[in-house]
Amino acid sequence: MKPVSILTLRRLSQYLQLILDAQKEMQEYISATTLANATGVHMTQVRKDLASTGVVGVPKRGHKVDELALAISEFLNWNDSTEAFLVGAGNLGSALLGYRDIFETKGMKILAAFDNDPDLIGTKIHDVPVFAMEKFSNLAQRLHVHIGIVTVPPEAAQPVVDMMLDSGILAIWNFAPVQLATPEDIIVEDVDWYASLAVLSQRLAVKLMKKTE
Amino acid sequence: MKPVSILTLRRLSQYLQLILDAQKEMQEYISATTLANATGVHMTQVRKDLASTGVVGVPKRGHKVDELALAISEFLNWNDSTEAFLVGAGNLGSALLGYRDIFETKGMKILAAFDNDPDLIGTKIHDVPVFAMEKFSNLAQRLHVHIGIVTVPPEAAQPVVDMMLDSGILAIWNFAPVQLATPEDIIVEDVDWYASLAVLSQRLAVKLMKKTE
DNA sequence: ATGCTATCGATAGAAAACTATCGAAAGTAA
DNA sequence: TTACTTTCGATAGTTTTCTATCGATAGCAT
Repeated sequence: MKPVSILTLRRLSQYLQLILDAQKEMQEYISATTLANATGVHMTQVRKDLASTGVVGVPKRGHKVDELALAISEFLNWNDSTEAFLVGAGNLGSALLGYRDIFETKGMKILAAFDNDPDLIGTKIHDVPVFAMEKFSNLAQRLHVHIGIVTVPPEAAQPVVDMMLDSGILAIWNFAPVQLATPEDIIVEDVDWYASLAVLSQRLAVKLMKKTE
Repeated sequence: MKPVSILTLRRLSQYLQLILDAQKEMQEYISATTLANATGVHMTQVRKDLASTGVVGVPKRGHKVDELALAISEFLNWNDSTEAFLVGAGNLGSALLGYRDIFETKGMKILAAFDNDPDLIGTKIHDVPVFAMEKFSNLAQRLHVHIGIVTVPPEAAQPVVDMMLDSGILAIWNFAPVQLATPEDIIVEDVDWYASLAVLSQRLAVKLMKKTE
């Protein structure tokens, strides 16, 4: 199994979303062409992406919806459950905890949240208990938690991450807008709103410029 | 000025973050090498990215921090203010509104939020007034708002976007996990958490697999 | 001065990502 | 049956993105 590019992984997630929709509508087959039209990705690209999961389709029909959904889920490891802890139970952290059920269908189970606000500690947010930061290390090691979700303010992020790594965390899902310093073998996935905004603003600026020309 | 890739735009935003940090620490110069080491991007790549903004550096020193910050900001159009409306004032919407000050430094001014929850209408969230959905169209047209931020549940997203486009919105910042159908000339920037999670899970799975081998 | 180092910017080369084309298979229609 | 269409999967080719190399320049140390 050869390693697959980040872009392919992102697209697979996109396809899966559409495939699950098709599944809800009781469709039996779905073709690469359909996925291509819906996403704007070239159809040969869709075929290559799907091929990397090992699925095979049938000519003239496409892929069996159920099989395809399963194959992509398996490939993304969304059928095994991986435990996660979230640090930073503010606005953004709470918003994320609101998605806990969906995350669970995607293989990530958020077991607990951590914060240092005394008003939050001991409460539950969207059914997830909030603990004091000091409890993180002990609990993470005992429960073999592998994923740390970072939703703290930027200045707090690096210390939190250092603490996470000391506690055996292997992968970081980082929502704080900072460049984290981590060892090479640690997986860091950034959700960078500013980068996203950068693309939006620049594209919009170019578009408006063309208009006035 | 030739068009620049999405990846370059995202990286520029990343560099800018580091450059602003350097600015706070009163550094006068910053080199492509420094940015490369901090971000993990190859240094020649950093040079190319910076070159697309038109900046020139000086050998042995690098780039003037102030000039570079300005050049990137200009390039991303973060010095002109663009007005935005946000639809969906739930958890995620509120979290986003909490960032309004920072977004404003990045050229996006969130003027108002919209929702159809009667309990929210008329209130302010992080100083941003919340209006009824029906008011969107009229206000957007009167105030020449160009950006629509979508933080509604997935099933509500498409109708909201259709309404936005009817109201003259040109660019959509979409936080809902659905594939939006829009005309070609509309700019859509998706913040796709599931895609991000897909990358994280798959990478982690591969890593753990290698370990047990 | 002279040599050394860090950096820049340009060019060329390598790698990755994407697109086009083609034969084969499965269904559909005449 | 035979022709036609849709789709698949594979291969080849193109484009884009990334990386390596090189000469030139500014500062620093001797």
